[in-house]
Amino acid sequence: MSKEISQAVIRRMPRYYRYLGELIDEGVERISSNELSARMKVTASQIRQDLNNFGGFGQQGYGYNVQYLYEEIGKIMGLNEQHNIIVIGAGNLGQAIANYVKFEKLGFVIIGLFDVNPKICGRKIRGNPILMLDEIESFMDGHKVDIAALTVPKSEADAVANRLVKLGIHAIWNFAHVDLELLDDNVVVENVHLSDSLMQLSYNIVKSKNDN
Amino acid sequence: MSKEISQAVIRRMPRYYRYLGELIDEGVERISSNELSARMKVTASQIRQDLNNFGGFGQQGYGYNVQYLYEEIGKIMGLNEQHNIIVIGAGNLGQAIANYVKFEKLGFVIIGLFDVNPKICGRKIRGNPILMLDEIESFMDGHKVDIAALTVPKSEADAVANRLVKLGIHAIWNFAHVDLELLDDNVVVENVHLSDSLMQLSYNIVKSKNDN
DNA sequence: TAGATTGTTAATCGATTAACAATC
DNA sequence: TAGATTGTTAATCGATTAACAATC
Repeated sequence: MSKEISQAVIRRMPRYYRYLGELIDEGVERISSNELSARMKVTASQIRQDLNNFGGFGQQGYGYNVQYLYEEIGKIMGLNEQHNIIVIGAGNLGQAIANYVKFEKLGFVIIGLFDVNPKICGRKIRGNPILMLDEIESFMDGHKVDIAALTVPKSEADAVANRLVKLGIHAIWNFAHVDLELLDDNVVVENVHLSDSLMQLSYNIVKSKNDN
Repeated sequence: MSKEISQAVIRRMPRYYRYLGELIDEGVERISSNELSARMKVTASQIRQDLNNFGGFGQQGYGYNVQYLYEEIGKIMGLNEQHNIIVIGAGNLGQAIANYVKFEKLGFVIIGLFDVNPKICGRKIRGNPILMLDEIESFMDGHKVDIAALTVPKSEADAVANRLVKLGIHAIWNFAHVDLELLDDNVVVENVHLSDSLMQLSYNIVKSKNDN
């Protein structure tokens, strides 16, 4: 068991990665925690603490090499390997995910889409035909699948998710608005609850009105 | 200025709301913080503390009335009023958002979609025709818009967002993978960074492999 | 070498959990 | 009334910030 790093830190890593990517694009070679702190509007102390959870990537008197730090964070987040994704539920959201080119640049490749609706079966999304969900078992036979993106109605989510788990899926990117109840709790789940996000926005709207 | 409630609490409220909705569907009339704690896998203490940020909704010896608490949380989150949304960028993701019926049940109503692509202009999404982005100024004249959902490429995000802010938009649901730099910092922004979410998932996959 | 900036320890702050008196 | 369970205060835990010695 590797030393536990808090999810608060993990949540910040992608943001560091993004800013470092921008710095590379700008041709910046090195940056101090202080300069980065000014850009990102977090404390320099937090940046140094966060990074030192994973190792010493900087150099006293110099700062951090942008390219090197970018690559190291990429490795930490697992971007050095390709992750194959299947999308379960090829409605609007599923298709949107499958169409999003950005993910592929990060090493996340969509290799299959599945749906129960025969009407959209066969339609191609960026080269991938939508398959019938019942083909999933045979599909899993011939393919390495790392992540299942779940964009099915909440009523179906548990059943479909557990069907996938039985087929050996170990990671679920869950867009259904439920907390999945899985048979195996070694499965990694990352939730994207859009209605929750919208409600938070709504709360902050009400608050900002009251504050003024 | 109303007493500040931490975003950690706000982030949990939609989840309470969801569980209470499920309890209503199950016909449960009252629930104690202890029972709810077992269902939601959080401490009863946290539930009571969280709720008491907003007021005393329970009753000693009884617990919480499910229906009442559900409605009160709804009000806290601003769901007692309708929120009109426009979607800026009518690509796959924008269309997915506009098609998502669930939002409407929570009081979030899509009243317009905009894009710069003339090819999709006029196409209807659940009754709303996609309009050209240049029609936004005249549209804002005749409509009350509470939230702009921003699903444009990151390169366009700042410019488009500030154009909206100038037109009086006070809340942005930002799907572009940037931290928006807005001219007015009274604008409320809620970010949905899907690549960040995917990277977190990826990190946890790597970790779970190392742990076993 | 002198200056800069990290890595890391210590101090502070905030959030979570525990405990219990108030009260339905 | 007795039992249950809240609302709230106090204790603990964890995360953030500050400080500074180590070192490039």
